[in-house]
Amino acid sequence: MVKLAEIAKASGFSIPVVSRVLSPNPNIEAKIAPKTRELILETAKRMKYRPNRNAEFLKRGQNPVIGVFLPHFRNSLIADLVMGISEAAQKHGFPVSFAFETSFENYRKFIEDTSGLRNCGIITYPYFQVNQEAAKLIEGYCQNGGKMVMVNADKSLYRVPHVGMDDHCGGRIAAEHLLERGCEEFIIIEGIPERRDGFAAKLKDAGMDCTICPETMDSYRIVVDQCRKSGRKIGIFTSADRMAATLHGLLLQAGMVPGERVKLIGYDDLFLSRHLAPALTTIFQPFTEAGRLAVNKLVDIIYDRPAESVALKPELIVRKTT
Amino acid sequence: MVKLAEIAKASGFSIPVVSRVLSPNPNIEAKIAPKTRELILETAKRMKYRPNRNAEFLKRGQNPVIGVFLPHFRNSLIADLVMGISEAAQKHGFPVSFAFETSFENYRKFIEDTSGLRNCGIITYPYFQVNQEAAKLIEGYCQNGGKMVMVNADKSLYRVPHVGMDDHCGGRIAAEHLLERGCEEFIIIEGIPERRDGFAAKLKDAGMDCTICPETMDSYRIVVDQCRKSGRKIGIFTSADRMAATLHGLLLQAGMVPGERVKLIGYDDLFLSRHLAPALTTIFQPFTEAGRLAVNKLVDIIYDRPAESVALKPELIVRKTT
DNA sequence: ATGAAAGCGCTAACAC
DNA sequence: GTGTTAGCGCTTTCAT
Repeated sequence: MVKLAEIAKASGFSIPVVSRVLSPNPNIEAKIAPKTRELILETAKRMKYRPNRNAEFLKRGQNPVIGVFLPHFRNSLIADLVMGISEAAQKHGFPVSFAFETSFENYRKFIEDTSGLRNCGIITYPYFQVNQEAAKLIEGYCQNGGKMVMVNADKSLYRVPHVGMDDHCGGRIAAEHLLERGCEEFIIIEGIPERRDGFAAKLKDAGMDCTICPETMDSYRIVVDQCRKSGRKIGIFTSADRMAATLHGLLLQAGMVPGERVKLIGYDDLFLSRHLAPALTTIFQPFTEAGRLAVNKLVDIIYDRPAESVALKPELIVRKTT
Repeated sequence: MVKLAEIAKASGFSIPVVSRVLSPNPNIEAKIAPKTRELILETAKRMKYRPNRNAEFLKRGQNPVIGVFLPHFRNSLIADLVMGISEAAQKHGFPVSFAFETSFENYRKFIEDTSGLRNCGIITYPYFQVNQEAAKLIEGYCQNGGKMVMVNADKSLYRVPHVGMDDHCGGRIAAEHLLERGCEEFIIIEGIPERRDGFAAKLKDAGMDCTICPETMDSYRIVVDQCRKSGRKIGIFTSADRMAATLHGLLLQAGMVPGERVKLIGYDDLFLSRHLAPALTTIFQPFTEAGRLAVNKLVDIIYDRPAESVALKPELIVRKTT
């Protein structure tokens, strides 16, 4: 590991000058001669300098660790997020500390721990309903100098850079695809309001109506019955692969193969979805990319650079059930 | 964050003495008065001291980071592992750096990077076939003072503490369950030799035979045909839920509901398996626990304490397909 | 058995 | 614009 002292020696300047050039902290960039800066930057690159976050943050009285709070699900979405976050964090030279929890109580604990540990920043994906109390906790953390970016959460109650998914778009994509497949009747098993609304809106644009069912065991039976009775092409959209998988089996048991007259489309592209027979058409959410972006934004914030919110577009994966 | 200086003050001793007591490094434990040690230990506990790994390892010229190499799969197994590792690492005060890769080439790169970064230890789950060359790489890393524990890998070629799964036992559990259910004919779609062997061995003990099929699309058709033709109770064991899910759908399409005459049991308990209809009976592997154990062992090794290998027992999850 | 002092790599305050 | 100096929390000689 090459260190500042070696670059200082190689470039002929003192350690602090090198530090000022190479330190990502922008508020002290002003007072360096352009040529000096250029030379140092170049030698650093040539010698493959990587900052020692350890020493950097020891000095700052902080931990060079990105804390991450994710819902405790053992599915592909979480795996994707973990991969994206890990990849980007590694690239920036930050290690990570993951907590997997789902309740607000544990969220509060996470925030407290992270404050005590003086982690340099956090990425959180609160799965619970973010209410006034939660919003206050978040605001408090940030007002005390805490750095934070949110993933996939309701963002109306607080002001924190956010990386989310465009659920409304996902719903529209699903409707569009089912329309293309020539469906004449539509059903949605709901779960996430925005997806439902996107789905319904797109159908409405096409002059179509749709049956909305809540996520209950009853709904599955009702949907299967409706499919059996109707002779028309039916398009079913479930707002999670979990539900699609269940319906997939139920339809087969009722003698209907998804993809023939009855079309079925899920959401999430879970690991097993492609292995169903027939394989499930679904909407993929780019959570790996979301994880990368979240880290990039957090690092920006840590070094006092501005960061903006984004919403990522989901993507249709066409397989056999449509 | 309470630091050594505060404990020193509170206990009336100097910082180095406190350090010697509290530092987990065992080779300097000798020269402290028992009463002193006790007093310091107690005050540390009372004041909730947590070591600053940052400062500790800055001094040691290392990074207080556990590197983790995991196969790049977005399934529940990986999620479980990540959760277990994260939980235990957090408990020990170590942050983590995950890499998700599958090839030996990337494994080599990971080992090189981790050496350059001076991470204090690594946990690796090599998914590729570990050959002589890979074994040499591993031995080399360890001989240079690298600390490492292996997860779920072939462990014949090198000497590194290992946390694995008892696949043979998993196969036996599956056979046992199918026998209990009264199956008279048995099929296995193989994938992992130990699981196959455990399955076959248990059946043999019971005086039963079994058809062994490789994992190909052809196998699925052959199995379905055999099920259709036979009038007897059939037990099918696939060595991964992935295959079970496919067969599940194929059986349904052929008019056979898994769980009735034809019994089906998978392996891994993936997230979606419980959501199939009928829900899949499967073998759960305790990867969260494996992750925790791997970290505990690694921390032992980092502080020069001995660590032993273990193999964890998988567990039957009975649902509807048997 | 205990303490004083130095130093890990870096940043920040202050001089020049 | 650049260099000197001190110090983050801890471990490790080296004295005593």
